Amino acid sequence: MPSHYKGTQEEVRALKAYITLLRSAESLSSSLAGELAGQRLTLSQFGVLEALFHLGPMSPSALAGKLLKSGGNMTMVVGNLEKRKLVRRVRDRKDRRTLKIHLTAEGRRMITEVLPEHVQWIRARIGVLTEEEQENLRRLCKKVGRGAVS
Amino acid sequence: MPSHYKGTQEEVRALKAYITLLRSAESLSSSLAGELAGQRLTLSQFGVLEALFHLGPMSPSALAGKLLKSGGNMTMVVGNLEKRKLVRRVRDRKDRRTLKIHLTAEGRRMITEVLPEHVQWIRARIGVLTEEEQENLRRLCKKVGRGAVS
DNA sequence: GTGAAATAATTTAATATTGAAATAGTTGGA
DNA sequence: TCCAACTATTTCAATATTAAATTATTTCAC
Repeated sequence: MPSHYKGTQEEVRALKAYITLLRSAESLSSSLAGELAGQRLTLSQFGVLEALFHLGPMSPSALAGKLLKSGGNMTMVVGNLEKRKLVRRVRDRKDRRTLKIHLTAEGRRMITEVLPEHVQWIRARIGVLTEEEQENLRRLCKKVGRGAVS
Repeated sequence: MPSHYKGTQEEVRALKAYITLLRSAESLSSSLAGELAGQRLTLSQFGVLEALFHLGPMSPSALAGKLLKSGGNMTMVVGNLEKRKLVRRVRDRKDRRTLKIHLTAEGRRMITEVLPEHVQWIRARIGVLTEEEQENLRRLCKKVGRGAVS
């Protein structure tokens, strides 16, 4: 976040774009986290419930892949969801190393309750951009994000 | 991260923009975190050193304001930097409630060593966009970020 | 001046996060 | 068959993060 860096015009332009990108993402996720706090859900917990809801039961490692988090992290997040009986760990009969995480009825109720509100919330926030701007933003972010696995 | 949500076209467009924004920011910061790991610095620690370097000594609460983090968090991050003697807590004579966090000589050496590399790294990552795209990205992110304090 | 309210920092408890080490289970080749 | 290599998950240690409670100090109204 070198917001006061003295450098060439090119450097300053890149830094400004970089900082603004990170700040806007942070702003969005922290507002969303605030919304979810009402349900006593963290963003990570929400991510897990949402993935299970849309993609069906899956293993911790599959969840970690989807959400770009470590395996150890999934153990913790799933554990906290399990404490609240929103998900259930089910051991596979065939390969007893692996688990499938299932939504419980209560977990399904929770995510179906919470999801529409949050879609509306996101729509409202992103809706400050015109249709064309939204697609542009997406294109630019995609381009920047791709350098990732270098 | 409702990447499989079924909804209106408008909702889907907004969600896609939202997800891509968050993912690209995540991708950038996690690569940057990887870079900093070489120096055994976290992103937060880097942020503190950088702020002190460019803006001079300041209080934990001022740092918290700059970096958009909580006060309690600053106690922790500054504490970890102080353990490594990269910063120093200096109690104010006039108002003994407040502190100023100062870079040590070693902290200054560290940030001046690390900063140019990271500017170049950011420039390279953002450099996949043309000059015009960078300014566009910044404009769009700024617009989205502003809805924040609603 | 004194006590109440305000301010700055820290502590605490809970969750998140990672990477590395440990544990448990599977599998394929000698 | 057996064991070495592999895979899935958990545990561990360190750091981050927040919100709420606590401590120390200052300030202000009376």
